[in-house]
Amino acid sequence: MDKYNFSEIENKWQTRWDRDKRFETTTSTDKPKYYCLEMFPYPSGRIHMGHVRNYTIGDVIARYKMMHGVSVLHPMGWDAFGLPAENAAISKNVHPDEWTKSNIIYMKSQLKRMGFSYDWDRELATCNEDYYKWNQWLFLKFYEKGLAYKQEADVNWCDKCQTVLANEQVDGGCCWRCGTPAGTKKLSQWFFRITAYADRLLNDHSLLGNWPDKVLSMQKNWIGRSYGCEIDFRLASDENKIIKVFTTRADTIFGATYIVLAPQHSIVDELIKDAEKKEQIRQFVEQCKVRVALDEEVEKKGIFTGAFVVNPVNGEHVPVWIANYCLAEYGTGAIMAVPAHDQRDFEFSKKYGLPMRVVIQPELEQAQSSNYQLSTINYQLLNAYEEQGIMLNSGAFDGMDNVEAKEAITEWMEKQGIGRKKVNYRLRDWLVSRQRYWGTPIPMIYCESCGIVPVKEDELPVRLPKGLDISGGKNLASSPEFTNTKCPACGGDARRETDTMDTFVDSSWYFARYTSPHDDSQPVDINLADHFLPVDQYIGGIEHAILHLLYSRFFIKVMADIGLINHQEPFANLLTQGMVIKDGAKMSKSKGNVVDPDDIVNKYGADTVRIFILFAAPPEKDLEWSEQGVEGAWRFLNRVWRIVHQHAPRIRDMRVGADLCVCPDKQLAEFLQIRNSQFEIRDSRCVCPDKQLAVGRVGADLCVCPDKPSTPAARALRSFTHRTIKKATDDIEVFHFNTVIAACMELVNEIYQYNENDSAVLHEALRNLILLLSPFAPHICEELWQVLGNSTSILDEPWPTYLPEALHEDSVVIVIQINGKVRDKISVPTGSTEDVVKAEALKVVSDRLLGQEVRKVIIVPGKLINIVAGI
RNA sequence: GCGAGGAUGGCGGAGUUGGCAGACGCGCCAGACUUAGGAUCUGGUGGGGCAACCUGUGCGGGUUCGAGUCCCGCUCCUCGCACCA
Repeated sequence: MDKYNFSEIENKWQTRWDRDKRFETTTSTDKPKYYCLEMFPYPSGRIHMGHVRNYTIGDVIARYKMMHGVSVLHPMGWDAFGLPAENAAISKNVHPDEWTKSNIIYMKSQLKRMGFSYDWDRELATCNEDYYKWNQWLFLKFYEKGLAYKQEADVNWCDKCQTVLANEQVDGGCCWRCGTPAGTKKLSQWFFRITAYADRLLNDHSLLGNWPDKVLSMQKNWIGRSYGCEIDFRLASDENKIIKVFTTRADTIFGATYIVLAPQHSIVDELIKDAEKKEQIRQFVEQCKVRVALDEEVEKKGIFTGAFVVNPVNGEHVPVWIANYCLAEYGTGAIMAVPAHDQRDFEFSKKYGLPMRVVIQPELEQAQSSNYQLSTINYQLLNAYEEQGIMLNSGAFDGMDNVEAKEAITEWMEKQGIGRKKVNYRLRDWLVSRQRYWGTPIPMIYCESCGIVPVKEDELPVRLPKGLDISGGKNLASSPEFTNTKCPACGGDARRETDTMDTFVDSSWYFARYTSPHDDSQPVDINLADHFLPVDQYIGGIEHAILHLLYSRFFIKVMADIGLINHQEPFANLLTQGMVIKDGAKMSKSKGNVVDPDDIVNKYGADTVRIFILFAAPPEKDLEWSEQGVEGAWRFLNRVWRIVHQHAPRIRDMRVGADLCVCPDKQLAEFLQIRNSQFEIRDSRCVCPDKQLAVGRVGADLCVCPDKPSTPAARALRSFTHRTIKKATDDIEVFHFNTVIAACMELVNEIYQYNENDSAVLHEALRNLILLLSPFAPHICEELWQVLGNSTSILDEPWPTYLPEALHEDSVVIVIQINGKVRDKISVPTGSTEDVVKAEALKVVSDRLLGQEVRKVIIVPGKLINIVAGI
């Protein structure tokens, strides 16, 4: 027997798959389709274990589906724009384009070495102009629809990356890419109006039943829809001046004892222009604008403006404060403070000695258990009372339940014209401008006389100039050749927008482009997109729970609205795989715990790596890297290799399928010495009515069928084989790959234990083992498939099915419990009646029951009997 | 604080509608084969006890003939959001 030479085998089959275009997508519409997609990588230089894990999971799913005869779309490409290319360009003195392309070449070779089943004809790279041209085209459509707009705003700024960041890209106050604390800058920038889709993004969660709850809840949280009320507070000094506040607690308005403005609120300047402590206030406002990127809770600070507003429900004059705990970017940037019923206001009031008024009190029975203490004359609050209760100090609403009062007060205010229902979102518009070179140029032109003018569609793409010097963070703005242009409207001198697009724009629709990657007349061919979308299974890291996955959902909805696509959601099912951990921490260069996939593939081969990664943990959990675990996977494949070779000589000539069991010139009489009466002789062929069952040996004197195992041991192995098929199929369907591999390991162990020679049963066991294992370790399985005497590719074989009748076992072990504790076991013939089981069980444990009364007997058929006994 | 998920041997992890806890693998122990074994094959391996047996799935209660699984109350861990009014 040859040694398991993984490198020879893997090379051989990768070449053959390539040569035979095994993974080319068929677009025939008569077959069901399956779109399996893994998040495409940034071409950083080399793939890492996280990629290997991500893509191995996807490959198993794709290959599994291929074995069901489904038309599988399984593409791969490159998220190729981005800052690292610029940094490399500066430090290594290569152009970002060159650097990126050479990285792609190497990483592609790494992916090929892993044996992944990609349709490389559909490969795309977002930095190619035949891709980013359509980014620009889509940008123009967004602009036409009013979904792309330019606005001056306080935007997040990363000093290190020298560019702005979207809200989603600020992680704990820091830049998502480099971790530098983000500041803010007032800049005029391009935004996508994702807020216009907030409701749809939220409501369509109902279409995402197979997304992890965690991701849905993160998105829900991020969108942050809340139903409330906008209320007008007029200045006491000038009733034409209104400060609007947003509240979800309209029921507490009679308890509003002051209002708070965010330091950035636009009315501040006007409000304090005559204030005594104007300078002091100005200083305070400036202080607040300094962002603190810290985890700690920020101390609440505020200052009185000297102004008063009128509480519209009771006419009270209440003071206007400016405080750091009121956010400018949420709601109206102003709140009404109800210290008795809001913990934040409570803390602030206590600090500054502001009055409180209780307007909701717990019902009596609740009062004792709450932290609300009420005496007859004075009340004392230890904390704000935020629970439900009964209204008081609220005029006509006294005595009402506060939940009803919320509704009633809102309606009343609407009638009075002093307030109205309002829905607010935490979600902000998506800032898409980037002050970087290596990205898609935004196709806009600024003209002195015409203003902002979009580039004409037929002028696309606006090409990135290649030979630009980008040292020192220089970008397109430093290139007069790029910047200077003519106005498409008036033909006069004009200049181009020099910002490029956020790279998340690129990745927001690439999955749609894969369905028609070479179409040069449109971003997507609607027929092909309709056929293949949505992605049936998307696989990637949870770090994109909000960013990429929210943006993509937004994009597909816009594309649907434009009429490019007929789908509302891009990804029907989502699997978020866990991280690859080593020594308790995520693999990273800075921690020095990185394992290079190349090293492991060189040492053990791709199949071993795949098996280890899939076996060590279920896909969604973190995976602890273990060299010993890799050894275990290696040993397992060697075990498979040996057992197949050991039995191959005897079963190699066997074939499944009746017409292969041909009777040559041999006498029929001899052929009829068949163990199995199911075989018939037809046209000198030995035919089994059930093709699945027939296993024949060409020209041999014996034609056998595993359906009639010769001995109990053979029968047991056959049953085990079919139970393994069942278990493996059930588990792979729900992506429990680790237990599928465990089941295959058990089958291997079982075959090793089997020491008789029923060739048909062995053939069936080995054949199915190889089929079941093939999506996981495809190269060795192809090879062993040949060793078993097949000349076809295993990819042409259907996924095996089990025969229910083959699951049958002659006897079954029944556990005997007494009072719920296992005391003995008996083996009874399968299908024994409860009476028989009960009698047998009572006999076996009779000693233990001496002097006890049997009170009850519970029987779980085929499993267990529990005897409840006592004195 | 809010939201989501989790806690099972020395380790990674299995455990269907409640029904033998610890599948499978790693590690460890022993045996066989061998000049040799860090190869391979076989057996053993939660803890305690010579044993019968006792005990055991983060903690405390409960439901049940029976709970890792269901219910109530906690603790701790991970992740996300975090003054969102």
